[in-house]
Amino acid sequence: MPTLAFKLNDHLYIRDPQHTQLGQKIIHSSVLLIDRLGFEQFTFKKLAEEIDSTEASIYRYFENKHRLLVYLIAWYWNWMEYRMEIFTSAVADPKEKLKTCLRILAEEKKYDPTFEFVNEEALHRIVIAELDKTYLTKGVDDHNKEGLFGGFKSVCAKIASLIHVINPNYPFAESLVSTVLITANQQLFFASHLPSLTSLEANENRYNRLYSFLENVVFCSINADNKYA
Amino acid sequence: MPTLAFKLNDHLYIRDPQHTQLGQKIIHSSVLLIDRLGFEQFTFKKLAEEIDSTEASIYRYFENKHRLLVYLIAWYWNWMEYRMEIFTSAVADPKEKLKTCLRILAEEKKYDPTFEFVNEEALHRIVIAELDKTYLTKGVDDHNKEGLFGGFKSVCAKIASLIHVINPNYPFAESLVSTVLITANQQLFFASHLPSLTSLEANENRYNRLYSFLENVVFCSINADNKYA
DNA sequence: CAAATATAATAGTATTACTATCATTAATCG
DNA sequence: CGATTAATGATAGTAATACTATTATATTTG
Repeated sequence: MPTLAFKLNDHLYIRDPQHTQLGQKIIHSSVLLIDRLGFEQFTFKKLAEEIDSTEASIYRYFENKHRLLVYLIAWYWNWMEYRMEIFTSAVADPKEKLKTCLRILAEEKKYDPTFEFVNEEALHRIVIAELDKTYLTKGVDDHNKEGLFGGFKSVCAKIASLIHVINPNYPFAESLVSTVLITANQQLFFASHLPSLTSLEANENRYNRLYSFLENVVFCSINADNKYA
Repeated sequence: MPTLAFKLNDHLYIRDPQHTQLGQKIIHSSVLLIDRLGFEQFTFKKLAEEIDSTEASIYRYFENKHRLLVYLIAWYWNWMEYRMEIFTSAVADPKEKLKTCLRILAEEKKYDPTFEFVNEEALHRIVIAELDKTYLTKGVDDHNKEGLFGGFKSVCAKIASLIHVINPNYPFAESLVSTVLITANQQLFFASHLPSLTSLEANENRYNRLYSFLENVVFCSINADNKYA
């Protein structure tokens, strides 16, 4: 099976890293390095050393390290959407589709051999720890206009549209979905680092518990049979 | 009426800024400056210029700019808790108490003259834009041990305990509360910058809509009468 | 008033986030 | 196949940042 590549927004990179060897090394190693050091401590210099290249060469692929982060996280949401599509395509009932999406969102992330040079496990930890940093900047509005957040917005819109089908009268579909997409990762972070902020435990069962929590929140909220809907 | 001061965790600062003139200037102006520049562009040098002091002097109050941010945000959550206590103390019904807390969380923040040197409006924008940066660091575990996140955790625990009273069988109280505390600010950010991610609009009514959304999510979820609770 | 303490003034350092230049290697194409 | 073009490497340099250190000068306190 050939390695698939996502078509990501042009503005995320200067040269498409998926199509060259150096580009793939940049993606592959930056995921591991950001995971290891955290985004703050991560620098292009350290990355260059890691892949036996130079800062200048990396700058030919990405304008700066923030764009690289945005790129990786956009990749992640594309991957999520791709998985959601695969696993919901055979499902007819929108409620079941929605559950499948939540299941994919909440499940433990494992290496997906479809995408050779990306370690999805490490990438998921990056999303957990750094997602908010992609849009919490003074440049959001410009970045948004460039379409840098397309991946996340697309997942959000797809799931929200399922909710609109299930209950056309529920007035907070977009808010509910963005809340759930973000809290899914946040709760896992809390389970590892700030346990008093979560009802999940830091054990193997946390992915199932997380799913239950998300299902509960979503289906209770959109359920037309209660006075709040 | 005398100016009140919160007793914040010792580790947040080197010298308590609430008790000296320079300290108060640091708090006052850092709120305005971080709001204006964003935390990334904010530096102690710029702050020093603003208040006609020096970098070195500011470093005698705060170990670094990250601690200053954590301090300001801890102050915010202390203030939230203080307001929640004031407005719930006369209320007996835990459901009503919970609603009051959500109302305070969601309401538009205005300058509170009880605290002379803090502009709560600007501080709220800082919380909206920078809250996550306080704990999304490689140092979380150490910072947590030092108690730097006490303010937020305390608000979370208080509200969660209300939920435990209302429905002792609801198994996700802490997760639900941390989700709601964080999403309240996030949804306001989305309304201003990423409108497709929210069901709120960027108009004056957004605080009421936000409240409705939060009330809906919380009360639907903890409602014992549905199959998910 | 003396002693202690807080602040200001100034200087200095390692690191970061780039930009620029030019040589070298690899890919492509007539 | 050789020539052109493009990609990469090597090296250098810069302004800004996030501090630390030192000394002088105010200010407060006992």
